[in-house]
Amino acid sequence: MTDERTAPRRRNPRGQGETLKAELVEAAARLLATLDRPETLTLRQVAREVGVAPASIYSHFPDLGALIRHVLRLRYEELARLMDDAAASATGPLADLVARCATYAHWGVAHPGEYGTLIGGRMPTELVPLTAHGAGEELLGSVIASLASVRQRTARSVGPEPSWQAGLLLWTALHGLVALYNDHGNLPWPPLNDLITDTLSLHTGEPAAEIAKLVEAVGPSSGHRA
Amino acid sequence: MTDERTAPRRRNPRGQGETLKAELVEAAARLLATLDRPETLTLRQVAREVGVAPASIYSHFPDLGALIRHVLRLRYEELARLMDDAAASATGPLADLVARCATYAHWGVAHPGEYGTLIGGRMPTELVPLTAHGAGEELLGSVIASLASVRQRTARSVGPEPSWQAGLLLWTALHGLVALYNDHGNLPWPPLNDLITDTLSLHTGEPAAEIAKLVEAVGPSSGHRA
DNA sequence: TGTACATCAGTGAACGCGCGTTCACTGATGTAC
DNA sequence: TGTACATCAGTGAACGCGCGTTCACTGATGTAC
Repeated sequence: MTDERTAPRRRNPRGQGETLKAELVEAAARLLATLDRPETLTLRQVAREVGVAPASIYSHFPDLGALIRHVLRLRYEELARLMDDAAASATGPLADLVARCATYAHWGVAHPGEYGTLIGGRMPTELVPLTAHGAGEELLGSVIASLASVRQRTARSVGPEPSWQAGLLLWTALHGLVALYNDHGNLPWPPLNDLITDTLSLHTGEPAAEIAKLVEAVGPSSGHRA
Repeated sequence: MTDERTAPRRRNPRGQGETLKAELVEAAARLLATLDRPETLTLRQVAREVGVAPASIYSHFPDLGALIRHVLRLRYEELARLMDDAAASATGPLADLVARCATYAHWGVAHPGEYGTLIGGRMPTELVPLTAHGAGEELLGSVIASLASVRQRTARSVGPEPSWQAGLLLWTALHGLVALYNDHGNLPWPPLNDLITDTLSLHTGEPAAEIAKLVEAVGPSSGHRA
């Protein structure tokens, strides 16, 4: 993939020092999304991918950790925006919750490397401290609020836990789903949407049939894996 | 910890070549349990921990992967046995299920490094293929059976999913709980037993109060983290 | 009882590799006079 | 229009490190005669 036999790269003209910076971000993002083990990404790999000397990176980032944090921040914001966008067209509290959760799970399964890095705590802490990006807590906030809204509306008592705990449990359920789905591909997984539907039905007390329709509306194409 | 200033180690006497092998397993197990990132364990670290030349390991294992697989197999069997033992003294299907699940979650939280390695897919696949140990599937089998037994007994319809899917969902919920609990220690976590209780209540349809008693009987001491 | 020999358990030095980081440098492009 | 100079964007070689793996070896212990 990186076996470019091209002539040694031409330097950017004077005013355009930012060009390489953008290329570095792009290359690091591509590698983080592509590598089997994104946590092993090295500075020299990024330099090779761009076709530049390893030392060149230091002109734009203090070290590899800064570059990775930059990329992860972008991915995190992308996920948050996708969830908000999906929820924006929801017609009620339940649709809002389903939109957020289904988007979360689909993104996690579509981006296993980034998901494990962002949420799964796979990056070495010295490179990417937990507080570098939201690491899920802000997403969790929106899910908690949305779930509380559903439970309040229906007055259906699924359980007596406070909103915080109920939201946390829903998040952990979704995370476990995505994490095992990504890491244990050898299991005979049912369609992802079925699992999302059942999980949301359990945690809201709403009938699965109703939720299934909303889930399909969010990500209709997701069936069996491979 | 490994700063032993002792004299260079004495070789084992003739018949006892297995002594070093045991020490290697012990040291690797200790390091896997102790390291912040067990997946970065190296052959030379193990050799240093034992106080032996790196090359000595090759007399007992073909490579580091074989040693690690050996240790992980032991940990996996230990967990399976703990779950079976806990279930052995259960007085009914629900107690059986609670015993298995609570033991699983407590073990995962007590052994974050090994849990992430065994179940969380943290080890490089070329060192530890998913099929090397059960990787959770056998544990999953016992949970599926136990859950099916509970749901059949009470004839309470929690949902229409088949046993396989219901068991899988319970497992993913427990895994998400353990994984996030371990990786996101900065969150204000409720007591672990409360989360286990609520999860089991959701997935069985049994009242939380009844389950809470059973959970406390399995692991009474587990309160807030730290 | 003595001695030559085999085996066992592990050593120590060396190899080539990829890594992060440093440092003096280069060479094209713009700017001042 | 010409030329000296500054700056920008990145280079290339080198460093020391820890790693997995190899290979000939060592030195104590047992065994055969």
